[in-house]
Amino acid sequence: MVRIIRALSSEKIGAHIVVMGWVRTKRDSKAGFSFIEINDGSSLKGLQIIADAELPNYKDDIHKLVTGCAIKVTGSLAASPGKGQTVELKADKIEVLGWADPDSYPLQKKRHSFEFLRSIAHLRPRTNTFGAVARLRSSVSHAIHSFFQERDFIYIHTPIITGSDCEGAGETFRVTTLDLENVPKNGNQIDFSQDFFGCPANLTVSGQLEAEIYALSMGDVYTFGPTFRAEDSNTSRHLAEFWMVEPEMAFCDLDADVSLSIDFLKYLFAYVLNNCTEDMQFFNRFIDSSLLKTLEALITRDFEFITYTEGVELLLKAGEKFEFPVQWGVNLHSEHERYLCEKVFKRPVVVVNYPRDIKPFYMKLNEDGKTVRAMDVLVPGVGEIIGGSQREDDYDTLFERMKKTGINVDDYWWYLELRKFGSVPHAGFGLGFERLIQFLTGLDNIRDVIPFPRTPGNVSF
RNA sequence: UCCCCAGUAGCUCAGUCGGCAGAGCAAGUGGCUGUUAACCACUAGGUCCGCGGUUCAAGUCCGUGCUGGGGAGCCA
Repeated sequence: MVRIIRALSSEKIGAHIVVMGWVRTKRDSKAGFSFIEINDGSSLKGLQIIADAELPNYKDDIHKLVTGCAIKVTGSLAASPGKGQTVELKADKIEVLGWADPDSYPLQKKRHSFEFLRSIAHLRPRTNTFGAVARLRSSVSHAIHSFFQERDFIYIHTPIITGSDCEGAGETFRVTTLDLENVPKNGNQIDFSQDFFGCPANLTVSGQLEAEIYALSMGDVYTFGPTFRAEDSNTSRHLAEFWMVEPEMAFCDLDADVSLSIDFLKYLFAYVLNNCTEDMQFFNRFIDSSLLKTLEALITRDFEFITYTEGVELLLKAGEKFEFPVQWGVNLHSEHERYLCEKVFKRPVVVVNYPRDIKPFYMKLNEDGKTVRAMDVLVPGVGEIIGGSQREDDYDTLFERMKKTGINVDDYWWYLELRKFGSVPHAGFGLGFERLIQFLTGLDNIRDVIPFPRTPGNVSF
C-alpha cells in the first residue's frame, strides 16, 4: 500500500499501486466513469481516482459511494488531463472496505462550523482543517525535539502524578483510589493513609520542579508532556489538559533564558514554513490571511524586549482607557498585554523583571529586592505563550520566600536541598504547546488545536 | 465563577408588529458534463433546546433550567 502523499509526490507515472482511504467526494460522468477523491490523512491534498463504468462492481458498489466510505483502490498512476491535480489513479479494481450511510453520516462536502465539529470529535480529523492541525502538531512536536537534541539537551520524563501540590499555584486534580461513596475518615479529616499512595496525590501542574533536579545534574534538560489544571476557566485559550514544553538550564541566567526562548520560537516558525508548506498555506488561505507574512517576518525581525517597569510606563503614557487601571505592582491584565503587543509594538514582546509579589516563590530575586528575574513572551492574538524565569539558587532567600508565601517547607525539603549542595544559577521556561499551535494556525479557539479538548464540563471522547 | 449573545430541517441560517414553518447546502429521484465543495429540475425532510407562565393565538413576550459562543478573572 502507498500513502497518498507518496503517490502524489514520489511515485512515477505508470506505477502500479494500491491506495486506501476515505471518500471525500464523488462526481459521476454518464460518459462512463466516475471521479472519486480520496484522502488518507497523509496530506491535505487527496488523490483523484478514475473509476471506469466497465469495472465489474461499478453499478453495485462504485456508483453508490458517498462521502465517508472507505475504499481500497488498485490501479496505475497517470498524468491528469484535468485542472487541479497533476496525477490521478486509473483504477483496475476498487473494493469497498466500509460504507457510510449518507442519511446519518454527519460530514458533508461543505464547510462546517467548528462548534459543530467539536460535537463530532470522532469524525472531525477527516476534515481539511483538523487533518492539517493533526499533521502540524506532529511536525511541531518533532521540531521541538530536534531543536533541543541539536543543542545537547537531555529529554527528561517528569511524573504525571505528584505528591506535592506543585507551586501552590493552580487548582489540581486529585488522584485517588479511595471509595468516594465511603471515604475513610480520621475524625473529620480524610484518612489518606488508606489511599493508594498513602498520602494525597495530584495530577501535575508543571514538570518544572522535577526538571530542575535533572538540570542540576545534567546541565541542559527539557520536558514535553501533558499538564493538568483544574481551574474553572472558560476561555478560548485554556484547557484542563494541555501539553507543555519546559526546558531547564543550569549555569544559565535570565538573559540566556530569554535568548533561548526567542531562538526556539524562531526555529519552530522556520520549521513549519519549510516543512508544513501545504498545510500552512491552507491555514493562510482559510483561517488567517496574514499568517505566512507574519511568521516570515518574525524569523528575521527582532522581538521587542522591555522590563515590566517600562511596560507600566508605556501603558500609563498611552492615554488609553483601560478597564483595569495600570499601577506598578499589579499584574498586567489581558487588555494591557494586548495593547503592548498589538498596538504599540505589533509583534511579539518579551517582558522581564516583574514585581516579586505577583510571581511564584521560586523566581530569582533581583538586587533591588523588589523584582524577580521573570519573563513572559507575549504574541499578538494569543497573549502569553511562554512564561519563565531564572530560579532562586540561594538557600536562605528561597527559604524565606517559601515561608512568606505559605509554602510548606517540609514538603519541599528536596527542592531546598538542591540549593545546599552545589547550587548554581539556573533558569527555564514553559511553552504552552496548544497556544503555539493557535499562533501558528491562526485558529481562534484552543479547543480546535487539540484532538480531544478537556474543559470544565467536557470530557467526551 | 462573573458579564454579554445565541439555540428554528442532517448542516449554515432567515423568520418583520404575537396571526398558516422558510431559504441555501446535504440527502433521494431524474437529466447533463474530463469533473474539481461540479451543474440543472423535482421530491422528501420540523419536539422552533427543556419546563412553566401571559394571551383568543407564542418560533416571536415573561420567568427558569440546560447547552454553545464572545469577553473577563486564573494562566501556558
